[in-house]
Amino acid sequence: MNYDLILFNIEKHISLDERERNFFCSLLKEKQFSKKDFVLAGGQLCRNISFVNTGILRAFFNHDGKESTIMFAMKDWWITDMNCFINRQPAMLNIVALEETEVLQLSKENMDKLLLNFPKFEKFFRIIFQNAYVREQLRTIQNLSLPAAERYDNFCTKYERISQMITQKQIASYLGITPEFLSSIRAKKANL
Amino acid sequence: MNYDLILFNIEKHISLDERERNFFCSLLKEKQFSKKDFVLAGGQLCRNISFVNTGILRAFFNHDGKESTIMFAMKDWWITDMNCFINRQPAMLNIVALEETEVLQLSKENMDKLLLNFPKFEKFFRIIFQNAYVREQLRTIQNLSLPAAERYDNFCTKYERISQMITQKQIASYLGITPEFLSSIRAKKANL
DNA sequence: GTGATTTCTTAATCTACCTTAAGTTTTTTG
DNA sequence: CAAAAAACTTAAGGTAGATTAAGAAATCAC
Repeated sequence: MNYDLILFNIEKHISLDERERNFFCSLLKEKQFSKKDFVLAGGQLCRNISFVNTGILRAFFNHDGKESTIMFAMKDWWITDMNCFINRQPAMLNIVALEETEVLQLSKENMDKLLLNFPKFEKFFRIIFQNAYVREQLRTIQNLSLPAAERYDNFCTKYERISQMITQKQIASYLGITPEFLSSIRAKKANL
Repeated sequence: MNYDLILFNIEKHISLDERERNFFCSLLKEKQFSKKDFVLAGGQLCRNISFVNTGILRAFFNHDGKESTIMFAMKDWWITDMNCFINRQPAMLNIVALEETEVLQLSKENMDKLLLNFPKFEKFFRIIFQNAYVREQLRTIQNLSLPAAERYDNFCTKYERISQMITQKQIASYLGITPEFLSSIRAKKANL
């Protein structure tokens, strides 16, 4: 298994010695998901936070058949149903693989163990959550203040690496609009 | 100055000894704001994170005259323009007092000093940001999946303590609707 | 490879919510 | 306390985006 990416991800924020690296890696479980596999199904307990090594995951909320995409996670991103992971609640979110995807999973128990043994990881997660909060707040601002066409532009910038690889239906469900309306937004843009 | 509330807020998550308490409190600066005072004005540097001791603050984003309310902070809440506080950027958000408000401010420099001297505060902020992220994500889910009338109900529950004390215009700008439309939502509810 | 399924597009109709405006009530300010 | 400003309400007309439907294109599954 290749731990290079995840260690690099962490050492952007805190420095580790060999002992810490080894302990951390020993807590990870490698998992492979095929396209359409569920990493997490709504209703079940969410025991893990996942780091994407390769591939793409999508987290979405299902409300009577309609889906709202909460986030996409690509290489080098962390993803989980945070509320349920932390508070040991049944998951609100579903997480599925959009293509062959390899993740490294850290269970809640192992995360607790990690933070207990090496409190310096508190700083790492503090920064991760801090960034996640800032990103999410920025999204709220944009949802409140921008029309769909501009939110779509921002989406394409933010998710540039993958915006070609996911369906418009999925993009629409992230933007909070219907696929039909996204289609018409794109048609207008093309006719300029 | 009364540090009881802020210490209690922290000791919900980590335990402190007398030395830690004293050091932490020595880093705080007390500030008093009258109604309509700006705690932070968009464009200026955001040097502090504020803990509300008494009163109510409102954070909003201004886009060509229109306002989107990002959050209200009441007693026992932390508030800042997180992105700009952390990354030393000019503020996107404005923060104003909605009534006579007393806050305790921790500057970025003092926060860094605190985390350096007492790394256990990393855990505290990790939990604070973790919760903030979860709250913000929940709001995104609701913005995407619920009509305005239900978002209003949720708002009244979440901000029960203050929903009577703030104007409908401010509530509407939090929900992402116009005050006129909120007025009609309320009129319909009253006629049931 | 081919039939089945899903996605995308286009277009007509519909609705949640916006805009404008004018009147009323409440709050603020001197 | 009075005048001014801000907030709230109601209603008419307008628009962004939803819904429905149906055909075309792409993808999936055997």
